Amino acid sequence: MILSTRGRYGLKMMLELALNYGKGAMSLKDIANKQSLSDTYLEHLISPLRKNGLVNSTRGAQGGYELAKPPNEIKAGDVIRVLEGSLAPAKCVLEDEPECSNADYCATRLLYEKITESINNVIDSISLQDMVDDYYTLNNTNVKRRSENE
Amino acid sequence: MILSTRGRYGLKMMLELALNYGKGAMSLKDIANKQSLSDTYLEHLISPLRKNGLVNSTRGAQGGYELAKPPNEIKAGDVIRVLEGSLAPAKCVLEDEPECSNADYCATRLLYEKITESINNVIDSISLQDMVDDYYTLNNTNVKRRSENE
DNA sequence: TATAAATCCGAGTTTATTACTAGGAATTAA
DNA sequence: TTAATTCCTAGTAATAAACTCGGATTTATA
Repeated sequence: MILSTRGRYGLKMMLELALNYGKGAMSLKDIANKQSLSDTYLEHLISPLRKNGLVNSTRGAQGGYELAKPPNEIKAGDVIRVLEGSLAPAKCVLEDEPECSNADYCATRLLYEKITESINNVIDSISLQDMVDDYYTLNNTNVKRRSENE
Repeated sequence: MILSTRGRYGLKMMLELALNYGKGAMSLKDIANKQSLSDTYLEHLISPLRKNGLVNSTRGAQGGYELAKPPNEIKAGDVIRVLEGSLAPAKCVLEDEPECSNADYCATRLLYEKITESINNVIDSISLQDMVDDYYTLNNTNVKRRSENE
């Protein structure tokens, strides 16, 4: 039950945009290069993010993308849900899905509901800003550790 | 990020076996019929469950399967992990997976680790016995509700 | 105003995974 | 001995994931 590249690449893109927040638009090509991903593929991912109000775009030369809101106002869950849909482990838990005929009798569904809830708790509690902070923490720690070894 | 049929059908099978616990072996055909699933497909799922010590089999006529342990000693997580592998949302979190080259710098990985942990907490806290109890609760509630309406 | 750098859009392709089916050997109760 | 069952492996069909490609549109800038 692995997150598809949509969610994973999408999070990487958004992290990149968060790191660049306040510094103007960033082109898809730049994002793709930094993350070693295909820019033609990323197009398909950034489009829904834009349509859902998470990023703004500027067309034309020197154009690009930037976060539509400050990084602390965008949760990992916002990104994931746009690109992957809900992370529920079974269709019967999804809101828009018609209940399966034996919903009342289905004890596995209770399990799926609990899993869904716990996943949502995590992804809605972590913002892009948190990830940026983690990024710098990891980076600094690593740099320090490396120089200590030398 | 939906659980595949392996995990979902597997849980249904194990719930069926848990409901039948202590009443002798149950044939795959019976399980499949009760759950309206293909018995030839379920063969592929029960085989690893047996090899991992979750069910015992009796071959030959009148044979079948039964839980290898009481339902309260088998967690949903045991079943899911045998059939789906770990529920981690990205490969980099798996134990046996080599770390990705930028593990130290990767802020998305921290997110995946938290998701994994929260899923594991849920699936390892719910036993087949809990699901059996839920099954009867749902069933009774529903029967009562139905008769009240009539 | 021409050009190049971008976003935007949809159709198509390739690859991988999922979800099975089929056939037959081995086992065992009746 | 027969019928019911597990066990095993190979194959196939269907679906989804992961992209590529071509071209239209927009816009800064030389």
